[in-house]
Amino acid sequence: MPVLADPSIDQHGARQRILDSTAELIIEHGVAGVAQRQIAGRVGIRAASLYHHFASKNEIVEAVFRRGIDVMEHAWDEAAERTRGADPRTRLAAHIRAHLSALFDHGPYTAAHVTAFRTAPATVRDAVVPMRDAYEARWAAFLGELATDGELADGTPVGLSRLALFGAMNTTVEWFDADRGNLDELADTITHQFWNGVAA
Amino acid sequence: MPVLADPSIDQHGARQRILDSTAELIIEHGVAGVAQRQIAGRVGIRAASLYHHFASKNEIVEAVFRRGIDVMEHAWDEAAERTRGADPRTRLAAHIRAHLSALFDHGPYTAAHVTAFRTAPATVRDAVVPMRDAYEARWAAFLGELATDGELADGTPVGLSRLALFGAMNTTVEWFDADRGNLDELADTITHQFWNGVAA
DNA sequence: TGGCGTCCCTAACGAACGTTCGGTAGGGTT
DNA sequence: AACCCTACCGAACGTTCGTTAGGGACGCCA
Repeated sequence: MPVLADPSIDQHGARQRILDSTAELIIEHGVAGVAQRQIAGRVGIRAASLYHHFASKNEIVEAVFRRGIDVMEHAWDEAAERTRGADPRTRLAAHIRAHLSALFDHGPYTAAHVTAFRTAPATVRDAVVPMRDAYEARWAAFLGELATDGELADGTPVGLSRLALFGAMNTTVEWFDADRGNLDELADTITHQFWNGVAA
Repeated sequence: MPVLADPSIDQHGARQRILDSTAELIIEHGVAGVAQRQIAGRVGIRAASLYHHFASKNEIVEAVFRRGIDVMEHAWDEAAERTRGADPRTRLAAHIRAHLSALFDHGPYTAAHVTAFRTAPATVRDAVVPMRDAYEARWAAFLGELATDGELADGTPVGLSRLALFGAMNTTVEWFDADRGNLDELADTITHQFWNGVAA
């Protein structure tokens, strides 16, 4: 059972760098707009060498999308644990902030997922959909719980409200600049708008 | 000055059908994922024949995006005229409904725009950005007016709120089925959520 | 020392891409 | 009758695409 320092790091390093570059390029150009020679160029290898790490382009793309969900779920779990037993509004705020963290703080994977998943090849989508549904189910369960606890206004269409919230959060990747803006402020604004609305 | 029945209709008909097919395909696969042979196939002509109507693929794509904005602006104008002098909440509801109408009732152009514009070639984006900004400016002016009239809660970040609303509206194209769902209900839900929030 | 696995290379494949070319069928004008 | 314009075609161009084949350098283990 050999313990190697550099090789094993590089091994994962190459895979990682391939996925990183692919995710960044997907955000910019969409899945179909990314060529493997582009990916390889960013990583610093030749296109053919990608096949040492992945069996096909679709496999790379699928790995990016899966990672995007992984990141979201980890962010969710961390927020859930941190706010266990807290009041509903605090828990909601934590989960919104966690989702935005997944989009901006933990690599380009989640952002690539939410912007490009819909236009990916059907085979890729079908393979990832179950994972994706599992994450959405967490939100659905959480908001459903709030509803049955009487925390939401009567007659609130929980499913539609969740999707509207998702829309508000996910499209931030199109305009929010994490380097210049304040992510906490953004999360507070979205949370407040979802919870209280904008009316005087 | 000859007045021809079929030829002139067909002339515009071909252009129209090219744009229609392109917009539909862009929604599904993104700009880079659409081949001209695919477009031509839907229209019922050969790829080379597209060049009789447009000078390049990018020109077709640009025309689709411009049309998407046209549709939004017409919907805006119609809503503005219809609710002139009405109370703020009624006007807001009308404009939200109008934007959703642009997405679902008036062809695939606006939906293609909001889903694929970001990943389009830079040359196409740059040519369309001014038009796009003009539409957003209408919303910004409207919401700014509401704010100065004291209709919005103090301290409401109007710019961020507008973008969050855009996100909620535009991502409906990813999950809302206009054939099965009720667009009026959807508009009411989004309006209510934006205005009042979901809290009890 | 010799063999093996990892990691990447050059070279090339067929397919698909956007685009160009020359041509043709048919209606309209002169 | 001669001509032109519109709308489209088949064939081909050069380029880029995803992918495959085969090989070389390097470190590890027997």
